[in-house]
Amino acid sequence: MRVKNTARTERRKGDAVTIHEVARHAGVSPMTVSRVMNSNSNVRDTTRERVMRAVRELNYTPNAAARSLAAAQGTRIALIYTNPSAAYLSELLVGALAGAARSAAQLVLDTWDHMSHAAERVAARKIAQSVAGVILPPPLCESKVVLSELAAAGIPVVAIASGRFQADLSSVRIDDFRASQEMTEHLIAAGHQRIGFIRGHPNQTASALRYEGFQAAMTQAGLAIDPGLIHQGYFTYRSGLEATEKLLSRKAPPTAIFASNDDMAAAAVSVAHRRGLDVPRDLSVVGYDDTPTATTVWPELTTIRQPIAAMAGSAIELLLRGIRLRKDGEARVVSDHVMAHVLIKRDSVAAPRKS
Amino acid sequence: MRVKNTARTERRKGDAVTIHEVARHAGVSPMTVSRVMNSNSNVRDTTRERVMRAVRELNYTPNAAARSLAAAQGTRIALIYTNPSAAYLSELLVGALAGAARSAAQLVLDTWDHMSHAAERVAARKIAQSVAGVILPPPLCESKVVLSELAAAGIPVVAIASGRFQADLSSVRIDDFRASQEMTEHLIAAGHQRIGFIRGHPNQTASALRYEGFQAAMTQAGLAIDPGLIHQGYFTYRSGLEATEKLLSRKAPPTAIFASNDDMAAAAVSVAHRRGLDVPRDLSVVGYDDTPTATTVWPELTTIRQPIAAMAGSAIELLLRGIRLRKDGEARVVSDHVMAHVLIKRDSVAAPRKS
DNA sequence: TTGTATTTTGATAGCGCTATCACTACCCTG
DNA sequence: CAGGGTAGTGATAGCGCTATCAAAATACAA
Repeated sequence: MRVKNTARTERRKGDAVTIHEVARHAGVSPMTVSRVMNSNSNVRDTTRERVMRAVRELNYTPNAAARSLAAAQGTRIALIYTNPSAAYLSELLVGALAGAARSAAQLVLDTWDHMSHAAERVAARKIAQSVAGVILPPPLCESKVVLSELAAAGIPVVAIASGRFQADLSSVRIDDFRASQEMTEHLIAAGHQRIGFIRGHPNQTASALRYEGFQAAMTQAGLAIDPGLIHQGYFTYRSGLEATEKLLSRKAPPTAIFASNDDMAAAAVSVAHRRGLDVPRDLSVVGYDDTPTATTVWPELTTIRQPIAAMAGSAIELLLRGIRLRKDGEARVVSDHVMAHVLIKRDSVAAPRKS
Repeated sequence: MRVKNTARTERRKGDAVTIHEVARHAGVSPMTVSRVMNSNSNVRDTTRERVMRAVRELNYTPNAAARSLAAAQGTRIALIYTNPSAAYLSELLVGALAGAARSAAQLVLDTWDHMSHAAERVAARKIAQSVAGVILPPPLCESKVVLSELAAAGIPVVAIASGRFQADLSSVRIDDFRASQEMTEHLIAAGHQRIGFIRGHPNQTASALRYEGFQAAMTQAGLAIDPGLIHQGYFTYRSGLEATEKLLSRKAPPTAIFASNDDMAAAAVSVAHRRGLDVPRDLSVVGYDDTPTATTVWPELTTIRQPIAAMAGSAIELLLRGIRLRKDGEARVVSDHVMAHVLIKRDSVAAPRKS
């Protein structure tokens, strides 16, 4: 209509509805529409209604690029990981990506495998320059070096599945203690008394909590914990293999094994089979995390569902909020999101054979 | 310095270097810098050099948001998958994400599990409206419905790991036939003659090619193929379990098993162990894909490395090129990238016991 | 009622980049 | 050496949105 419009038509593929069209439709200024879209304060209810209706009628979706450009909002977020199990990683990525898309943030990935502390420090400093926030899954979220370097750079950090809440670090996690306790109770309710436990990697808080939950449930049920039935694992299939081997070589082997993650539980199943044991009739096995591994092996594993994808999404939202606040010069806010876990019962648990 | 600058400082957090600073540094106009960054035509070599130097010195990274806003370039790319193995998915995601970041494209994920053809059609139509291009891993890239719907919408599509090249579909893949042939030759060279083969999902071209490669190598070595040693699998752990069970129950069991992917190979190892067989001394097992599964199980699997992450990255570049061309009104170009595979030798193969 | 405080709205000016077109060098042919 | 190309470069004008501040509308006090 105007010269502007002509130019625009010449240039654009011209399909998506813009904020201006919505504004015209609602009889307000674009700025008001913007305010409504950002759930900002100070818009009269009647106006908001009118805008919302227009938005719905035109099926308007804000242009993420324009938004982040105008807001000059540092939208790059780093997700840094070190050799997690593939199953864990893929769920993490899916969730993070979905969250990032929702908030028009750009996600950048980085792997810091086999790094010395010094190398981690350098990497942290470097990443801090190029992104506005960082998401840290374990075990990185327990690294003092990384954390302090990132804090020094002043960029917000959110830990994911970190186990315990630390006063100076925002986190999104589940209640590992409680979950582990519930799982142990489930085993005890099935009739097990001699339960073997394969611990997680010692450098992760979550490992300790899972063990503590196990202990608590055992104690509460009046069952003694035989130190010989507790083995150290490292969250790897291999370590699960070794621990199970030792566990089953005892003269009084456990009737159930609680592994601190699914990979180790899968290993336990494998060892049991190799020894001619039937799972679950001769040995019950339970895992933790509900990664795809849990449903890949046979029988499918009873495990704790940790909503990793949802956690990643929340972590991104939390981070973005932190970034925004920081831009406004507000003090750093530390928050702790505890999400719900679920005990998933599958076919790897049965009552122990009475011997 | 100028009024502009003052305003800018007031508004922005003001850290990232912009194209203007690079331009000033190099003594050219921003437009020229832009051209260099987009490896566009028509920039004198000396000028390009100068700009590149400035870019390097200032450590300039283009702002993705501004870029896609200005270019009005549909930068949203969809990656659609259906229940792949987690290991496969995570590598796919990592590669795609890296590629997307490199090209300032936004990646959107979608899962189309357990969908009827009708549902796929609807989903395809819907996705076609919201993205500028689509990346299709198997088995989706073999779905006529999806492909035709996407073609009708006129958006570029790139198939990944599709097996065979189809004349009307760009693809990034490895030479499955050749790879499978090499693996078979490796087994034969180790002394195996009775080789069991577990086929992949029948709805995927790659499955057929892998089988054909196996056949070719056997025939070439003058070995007969016993139909009883060929079993259908579906790329799942479960199907690998069943196929191996049958294979090892024969009166003359194979001395080696070639599974069409790592998950099924892992299952084969598991069954062998359950039957008290040693891998590789009693039975050699090889897989395909080199997913993390291959190094998770014990012994680690000899397998074919398919560079999934790199393939995903290439797919994105290919797609972006297609999108750009389409915007310029050029005809659709179909291309076929065949990437290199590698035969990875680990510990799951040995010479057969002489019986 | 009038004046002031407060809320609500709009006009303006960019965010950092690229499409477009105009312009300057050159290089050809004849 | 004129006329018509063809690189190579720059000036201009937005892409769709939001920060900022001024203006208008409303609320509240005296």
